Amino acid sequence: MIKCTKCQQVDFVQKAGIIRGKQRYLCKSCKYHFTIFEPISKSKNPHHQVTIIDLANELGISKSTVSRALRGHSDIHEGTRKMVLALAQKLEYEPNPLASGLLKNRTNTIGIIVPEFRHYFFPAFIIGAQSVLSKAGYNVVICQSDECYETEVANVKALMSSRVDGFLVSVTSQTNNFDHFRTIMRKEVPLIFFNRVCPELETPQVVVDDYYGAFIAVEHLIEQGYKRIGHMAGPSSLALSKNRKQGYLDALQKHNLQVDNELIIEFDLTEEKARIYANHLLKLPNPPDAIFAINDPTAIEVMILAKNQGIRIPEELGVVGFSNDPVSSIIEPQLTTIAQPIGEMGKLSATLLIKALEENIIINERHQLLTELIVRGSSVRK
Amino acid sequence: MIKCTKCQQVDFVQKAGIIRGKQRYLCKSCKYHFTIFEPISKSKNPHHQVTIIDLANELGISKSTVSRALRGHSDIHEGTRKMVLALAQKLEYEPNPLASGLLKNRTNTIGIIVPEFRHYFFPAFIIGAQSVLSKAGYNVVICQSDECYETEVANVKALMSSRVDGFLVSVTSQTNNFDHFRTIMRKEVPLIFFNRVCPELETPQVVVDDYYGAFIAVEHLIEQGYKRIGHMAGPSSLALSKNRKQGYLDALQKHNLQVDNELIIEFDLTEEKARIYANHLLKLPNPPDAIFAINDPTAIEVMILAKNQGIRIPEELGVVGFSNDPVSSIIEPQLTTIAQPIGEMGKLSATLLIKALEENIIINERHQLLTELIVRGSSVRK
DNA sequence: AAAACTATCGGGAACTTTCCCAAAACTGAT
DNA sequence: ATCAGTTTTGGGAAAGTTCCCGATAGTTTT
Repeated sequence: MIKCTKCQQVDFVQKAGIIRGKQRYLCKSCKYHFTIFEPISKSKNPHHQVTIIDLANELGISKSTVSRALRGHSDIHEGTRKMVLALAQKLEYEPNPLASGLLKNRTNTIGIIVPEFRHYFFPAFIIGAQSVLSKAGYNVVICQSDECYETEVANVKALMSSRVDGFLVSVTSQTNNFDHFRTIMRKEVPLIFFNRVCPELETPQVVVDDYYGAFIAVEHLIEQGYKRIGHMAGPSSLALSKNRKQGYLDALQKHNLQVDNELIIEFDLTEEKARIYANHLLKLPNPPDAIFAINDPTAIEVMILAKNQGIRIPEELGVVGFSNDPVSSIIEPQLTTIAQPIGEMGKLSATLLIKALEENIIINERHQLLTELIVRGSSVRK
Repeated sequence: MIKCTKCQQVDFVQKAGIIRGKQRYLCKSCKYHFTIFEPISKSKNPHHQVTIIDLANELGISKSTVSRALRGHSDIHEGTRKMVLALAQKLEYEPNPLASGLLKNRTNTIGIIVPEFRHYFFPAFIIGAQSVLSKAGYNVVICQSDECYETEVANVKALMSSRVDGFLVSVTSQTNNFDHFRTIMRKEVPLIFFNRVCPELETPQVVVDDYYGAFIAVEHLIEQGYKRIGHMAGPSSLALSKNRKQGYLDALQKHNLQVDNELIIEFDLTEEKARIYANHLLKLPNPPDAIFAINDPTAIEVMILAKNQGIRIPEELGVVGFSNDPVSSIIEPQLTTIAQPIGEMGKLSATLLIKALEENIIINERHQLLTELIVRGSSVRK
C-alpha cells in the first residue's frame, strides 16, 4: 500500500516527482502544499523517438534533472540517477546527437582525406585510426581526392560544410597550394597530416622515417652488389618523396656510387605514369640494374614490366619497394620492402586529434615512427 | 546620393530592409510610417559561425526570408533572393546541417557495414556507393564487422544511435540471427543488403548472379580436363555461398562428375581458416586436381600453399576464384576468376537507398548483376 | 519551532533552421 | 485616395539537448 510521503495517509495518493532519489507520493491534501512538476506536452507523432522530455514526464521530474542524470553530472542524487538510467534503458532512450551537437557546435565526426584507398596503405591506416576514434565516440567520414588537387579542395569544402570536428589528411601528389588547409586552421578546426604532410603548415604530422627507410633500402641493394640503382620517386612537392630521394642519394654517396640523374624519375604516383616511366627506365640504353621505388604499388609495376620483358629478378634487376603491402609477398619473386607501422600511424594520428579536440593540446611537431627493412627475393642475388 | 524610397528626400536616409527585391531607404519622417525589422541581437562570441540571422540582420530583413531565399523557395522575390545569395557568398555562410537535421530528423549520413575492407571487393564497392551518395549530399560512415557477429550488432547499435538515415550492409559469415536488422526495419530506417544478403528479410538486395558465375567457373575447369574439382565454400548461412556451391554442384552433375563431399569445405571466410582448410584439401590422400574458391583471396591462399608444396599450377592443380581482385593478375600464374561489376553494385545500392530515402520508393527485390568468366593461367592446361 | 544551510531540482534561454500563418506592402482599378 | 487582390515578408513555434541561475525541500543548528 502506497503512503503519502508527508502525512503517511493512504487514500488518494499519487506520484509527485522524485526528491533526493526517492519517489514522492502525495495525498490529496498534502499535494497543495508542494509544487508539482507539470508534464510538458509533446507531439504524439507515430514515429516519435524517445526524448529526455518523455523520460521526465514519465518520472514526474524536469528535463534538466534527466539531462544531468544521464550524463553523470554532479548535483544529482544517486537514487534519482539510477531511476532515470533504469527508465532510459527500459524505453531504449538514445540521445539525439544533432541536438547536443547543435548546442555545443560539434558533430562528433572526423573527416579523413586520402589520395586513394584501393591499395593497402590507406585502408590500413583508416582501420587503425577508426579503431581509436570510434571508441572515443566519433564517426569517420572518408573522402578520396584521387590524387587530384581540385578534388582535394572540394573534399575540404564539403567536410567543412558538414562541420566535421577535425581532419586527418594525406595530401595529393599535386598539392602545391595549401590555402584550403589554411582555411581549416583559420577556423581553428584541428588538422593533422599523416604520411604525405605539409611541412610549411604549423600542424602535427605523423610520418615514418622516410629518409632512413630509403637509406637502408638502397644500402641493402648496394650490399647485394647492385651498382646502377635507379629510383622511381614522387614529385618534389611532397616531403615524403624528397626525404626518400635524399635517403637514396645519401646511400649512393656513402658507398661512392655515382648519381645518374637519368635513373631518377619523378612522377605523380598514379599507376599509369608508374608504368610509363618504369618502362622508360628499363628501356634505357644503359638501364639500371636495380630500382628503388617510392612505394610498393610502383615496385610491383616495375616487376611486372620487367617480367614481361624477360628481365630476370633479382639476377638482372633488383627491386625494393616501400610500405610492405601484402601483395609484395604474393608476387614472385617476393618483393623486398620497407615496412612501416601503418596501423600505429592511424592510431597515433587519431589519438593526437582527440587530444586536440578534447583537451585542446596540440603538439605541432613531427611524430616519426620507425621503419624496418624486410628482405625478400626481389633483391637477393645468389 | 541615396534617396528615401517614399518621399525621395535625401537627408537622414537609412536602410530599412528589402521590399520586393529592392533595398528600401527611409528618411527620418517616413520611417515612422513603416514597420522596420528589428535586428535580432546575437551573442558575439569570437568563433561565431555566420548564421541566417547574421545575414538577416545585415540586410535588415527577417530570418524567414533569408531561409526561403537560400533554399530557392517560392514566394520570394527574385531580387531579394539575389541579394541574400550574394551576401551569403560574401560572408561565406554555410548552413548548419545539425540545425536543419534536428528539425527534419535527418543526419544526411549513410552507414555502411562491411565484414572487412583490406581486400579489393569492399573498398571498391564503397568507392562506387560513395560517388553516388556524396553527389546527393550524403556523408558515409563505414564500419567493419571483422566477420564477427557481435561486432556487427554493435555497429548497428552505434550507427542507429548516431541516427544514420539509411544502411548498406553486407553481413558477416557468422550472422544467423537478424534481430539487429529487424530493429532497423522496425524504426523504418531504409536498409539495403549487398553481396552478402539476408533472403529472409524483406529488403532490397543487390547481388551478382552467384549461381551462374560459379557454374561457368566450374564448367570451365571441367572443359580444361580437370576431373576432381574441390570447392572452398563459405558457411551455408550465407545465401552467396549456398548459391555458389549449388552452381558448383550443378556444373559437376551436368558433366556427370561425381560429387565428393570430402572435397567440399565450408569455412568462415577468414584468412587463417582458408589456409588451414586449403592445406587439408591439398594434403588429402586423394587430393583434388582443381579447386574452385568462393573468392579471390581464398584462391590466392590456395595458390600460395600449392606453390610452397611444389604443386604445379595449372598442370597439377587448376584454380579459379571469384571477383577479379587486382592481385589475381599479379600472382603467377595469373588467376582465372569470375569478374563482378563491383563499382556498379555500389552505385546501384546507393541509388536504391536514395530512392528509398527521398521518394519513399522501396523495391524489395533481388537486383542481380551479371558476372563474367576471366580465363587466365591458373586454369588453362597446355 | 524557526532559521540557516546545503543538496538537489526546476525554469528557461540558447543553439540554428524550417515552416505555417498572419501581416504587410505593393499593384491596379475604381 | 481607397479598395480589393496579390505578392512578398515577418513572427513565432518547433526540433532535443545543455547549462546557468534561482528555487525548493530536506537537514541541521540555535
